[in-house]
Amino acid sequence: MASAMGSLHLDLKDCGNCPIRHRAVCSRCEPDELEVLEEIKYYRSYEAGQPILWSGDHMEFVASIVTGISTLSQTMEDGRTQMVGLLLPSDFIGRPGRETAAFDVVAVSDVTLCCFRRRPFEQLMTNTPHIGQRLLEMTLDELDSAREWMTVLGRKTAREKIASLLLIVARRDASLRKQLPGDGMVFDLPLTREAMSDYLGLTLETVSRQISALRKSGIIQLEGKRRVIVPDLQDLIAETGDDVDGGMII
Amino acid sequence: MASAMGSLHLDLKDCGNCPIRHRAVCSRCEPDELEVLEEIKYYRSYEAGQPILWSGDHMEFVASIVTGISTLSQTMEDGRTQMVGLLLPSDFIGRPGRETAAFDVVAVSDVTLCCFRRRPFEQLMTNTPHIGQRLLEMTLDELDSAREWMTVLGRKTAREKIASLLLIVARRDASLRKQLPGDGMVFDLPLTREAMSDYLGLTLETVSRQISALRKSGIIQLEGKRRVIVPDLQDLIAETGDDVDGGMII
DNA sequence: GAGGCCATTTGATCCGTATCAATGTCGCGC
DNA sequence: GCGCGACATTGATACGGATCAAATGGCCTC
Repeated sequence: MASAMGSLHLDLKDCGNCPIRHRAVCSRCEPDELEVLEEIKYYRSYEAGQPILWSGDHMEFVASIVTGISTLSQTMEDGRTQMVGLLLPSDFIGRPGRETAAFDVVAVSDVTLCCFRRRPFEQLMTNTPHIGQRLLEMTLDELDSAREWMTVLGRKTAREKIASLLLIVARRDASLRKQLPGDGMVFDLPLTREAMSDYLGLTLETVSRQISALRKSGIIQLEGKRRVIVPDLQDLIAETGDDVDGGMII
Repeated sequence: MASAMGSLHLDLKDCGNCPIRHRAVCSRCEPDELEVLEEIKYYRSYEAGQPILWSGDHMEFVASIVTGISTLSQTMEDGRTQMVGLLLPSDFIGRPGRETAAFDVVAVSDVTLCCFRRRPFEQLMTNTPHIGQRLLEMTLDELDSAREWMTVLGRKTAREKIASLLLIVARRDASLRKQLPGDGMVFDLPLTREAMSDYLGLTLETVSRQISALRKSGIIQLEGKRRVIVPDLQDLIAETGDDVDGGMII
């Protein structure tokens, strides 16, 4: 069904050349290519809760998230919604070669995007092949992640789903997490219970119950509603149902 | 985690130059590029039920399916399995730049692959940018499909899931379907009930029951266990829960 | 501090799908 | 033709998560 929008994880590094870190797009760029990127970029800001794109929207840009968190989701006619991606800083929004968005993008926290006008960006891509290569690598990684998430949605229990989500947040959002002595960790949940339920294909009540259950089992502790303390990460990993050997830790 | 293998839908056309139809990879190739492709390709055959790749396997090739059907799936420690992709003729297996397979690939029917040795193929990609561009387009399409499937897995009822799968098979496997007068269609299911359940995140019993239910409702008819007759495709579409307006028909 | 709003938790019950088990059907080799 | 095995259907029951409903807690405004 058509069209048009992906989130690509950009392995950004501060390149020292520019206020935003779009170095990954151009990590192998010559200085003059960097200048071209510089020329076609601009910024956009969105407040928490604000929609960034609706499915079907015309997109005149591709973008990289500088700060904040957004969700990528799909809503059925009757209102059932499924989150299909969680966009963190350095993730990529948009798709070269397509004009319309295929999913809804919503800012969960305040978000700043570094946008590149689509046409010039596509032009740049054809002129500098390694940008396309980098995008291909990132897209293939995203595809693997999406497929792994299918297993979560299709085969895991509610408890395993929650553990999997907590682990993803713990691993991906380096800025919000803090290592504890031993194999523990503290981090803040960027999502409401409802957003978590949209991600996991559950109801918000079930999410709440399972978080309580994990707390009662001593797997996690809560400080307020959003801060999660994991005394021993291995215990949480054990709850995901995943193969422990194959799993990369943090 | 991580790594390594994607299925990319190749829009193959018989190019008249070669017994297998790898034209899509090279639809914009110059004749001499075609010759290079010709040099690095070879064939492999697999019998129905045979594994093509196991997750973690070293892959020395990328390939395009010439004939037959394969599945892409993931199995948890305890045996729960989730199919994450259905590979039909013209689909692409493998991933340039990665050495190991991330998912299991199994031949459902007898399968013939047209393989390209990975290194030379990657070399070719860097020399002829439009091959990479084509792969990027295909991968982005696959990513969209994967995300749409997440909604099926996370939010649809068993009946809606079955209808969605039937529709996908009806739409994708042109070789096996036959248009009926009016808005009807006949096609053969390439999958066992168990494979369908793996795809849909259900049990095989539930699959069987829901197919029976659709039959009793008159949405579909069965001829034997595998041949499906859909008197009116619109009726089936109505069962998917999808937005009818947005749906492309066939 | 009172009141209101929103996110979250908790409780009671219902329903859809899983599970366990038996039966049916088709194709194939002997 | 018979029996076997693979695949599929159907039935009875259990259980996990959804649904409907109410209570709690934090935070903000007035």
